[in-house]
Amino acid sequence: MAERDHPDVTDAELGVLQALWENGPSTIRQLTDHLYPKGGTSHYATVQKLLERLESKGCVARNRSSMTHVFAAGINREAFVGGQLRAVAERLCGGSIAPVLTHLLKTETLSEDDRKELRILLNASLPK
Amino acid sequence: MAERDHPDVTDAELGVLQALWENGPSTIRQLTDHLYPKGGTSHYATVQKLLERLESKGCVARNRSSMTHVFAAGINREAFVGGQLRAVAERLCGGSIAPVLTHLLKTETLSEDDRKELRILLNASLPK
DNA sequence: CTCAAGGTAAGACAAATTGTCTGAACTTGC
DNA sequence: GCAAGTTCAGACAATTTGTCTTACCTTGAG
Repeated sequence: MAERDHPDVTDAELGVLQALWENGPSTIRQLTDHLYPKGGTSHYATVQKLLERLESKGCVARNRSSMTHVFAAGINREAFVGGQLRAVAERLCGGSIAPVLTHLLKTETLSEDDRKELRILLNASLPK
Repeated sequence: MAERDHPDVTDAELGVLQALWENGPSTIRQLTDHLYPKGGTSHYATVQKLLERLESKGCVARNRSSMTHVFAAGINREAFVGGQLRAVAERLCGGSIAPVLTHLLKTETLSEDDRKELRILLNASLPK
């Protein structure tokens, strides 16, 4: 039930993940064509390596049932972003994020709609 | 007026920054004693190097007026954490921070006092 | 003045990471 | 049986990161 570890994903790996989130399960070829439109066989190998690393981090699932493997994101976008944010919070402020939220509310410019939603959220979870 | 860039800070560097946030401006010796209680001259040099790198990233200010330099955090904790969160949002979403705030409010457990303060902030900056 | 203690400056170093690429071996349909 | 497409295994340079060494400067005590 717990969130995954905080898998650190590099920029190139992130590109692959984004493509998977965007297009759904894909083969290496499809990903290569999407990420490196004019790419040759070396880019193919690059994508392959990135997928291999993503798989070992648990961020990608590989379906080996057919000869050409099909890769799918192993973590959904929301959860991933959430995990990254939590990792930052954990690392920088022993997890107590309230002061940071305060800071963000003070400095960020938010639309009225944003404010409304946040207000609702704040009130919604009023205990008892 | 703008926020600093998103200076990336490594773990060891972060340790130094935390010490500066915690104890205020310090000399290398003070930092070394705090971070490596049994440290010898090599740890001293390590801290020295970390400070040098932090300085070049703009995260630390060095006061050279006396022979033994005094270092101070060049960015306050909340601003730094905010910047890091913004960087994550920038990298993973399109940079719009509202969804990030939403997510944090949903998943983080906040005390009632925290909620009250945030509510006040949200209402305070109502335009017109 | 001399010298030792403690400071700064400069940079070497290994280990790990990251993005890229090469080559060999395997699986197909034709 | 062979050519195209695929997987597997790993090399590689560049960069980052934490650590440490060395040389040089400044200062106060004697």
